[in-house]
Amino acid sequence: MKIATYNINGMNARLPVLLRWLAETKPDVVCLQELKAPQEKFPEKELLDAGYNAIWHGQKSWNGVAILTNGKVIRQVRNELPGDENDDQSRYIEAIVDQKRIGCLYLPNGNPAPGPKFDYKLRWFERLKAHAAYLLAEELPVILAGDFNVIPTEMDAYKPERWLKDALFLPETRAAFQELMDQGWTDALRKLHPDETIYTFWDYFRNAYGRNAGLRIDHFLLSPSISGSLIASGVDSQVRGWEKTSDHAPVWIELKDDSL
DNA sequence: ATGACTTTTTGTAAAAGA
Repeated sequence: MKIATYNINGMNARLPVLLRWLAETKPDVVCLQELKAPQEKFPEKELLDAGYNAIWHGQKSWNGVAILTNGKVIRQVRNELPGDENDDQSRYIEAIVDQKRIGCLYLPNGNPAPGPKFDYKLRWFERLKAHAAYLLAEELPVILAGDFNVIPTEMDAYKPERWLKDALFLPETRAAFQELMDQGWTDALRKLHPDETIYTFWDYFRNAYGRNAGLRIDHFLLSPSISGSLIASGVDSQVRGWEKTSDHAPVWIELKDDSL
């Protein structure tokens, strides 16, 4: 079973790229972030024609998340992160697919830091940690996938010294991510590629992709009950080189099919 | 170090992204 996460940076602007990537790589489940489209502007029909069911939580202009499946039944569990009823940003959606619970998240960027946006990021992180702890106690195996807007270590930025004061790499951000990981989650990309340079985002500026000046900020977290099923993981970085593409590339994992 | 792109909008300049 192949599961992917992709910050699409504009669902409708990116639809041709998305459909080409789906046709070429045929993931079973896809978590999308940054739809940048309201609920009613989601291209449901085009995806159905491509063989994908979808649930989504849109928002005008910004944010927006979705989960797609290649014909599999999706049971939506929630479409927002618990813990703040005044938070109206569409950054979380969760579903059960194939006896697995899948949380698709778009953690706030947090820049400029310090400031209210960074405060919101840290508050959102606290809510995520609380919900992640709750999920670990649930019956089904859990996968948390998405754009975490966290550079976990110096390995994950092409020039980490330039990111020291950035909300993606500040000590508070890295500490929050580490506290989440310490609940028992497995970083699926790092687990199988401990020493590799892995990037999932390249700025549109200054030919960042051509120079491989990237960041690793999109992540897959696996609960203990499913981490043993991980057999492969990677980044479809070639998609970042396509025309009219997102500044992120799709990230994927392959799980051993335990339903045999 | 910055913001050289790119997207969105009761749009045409400003905000956001990372």
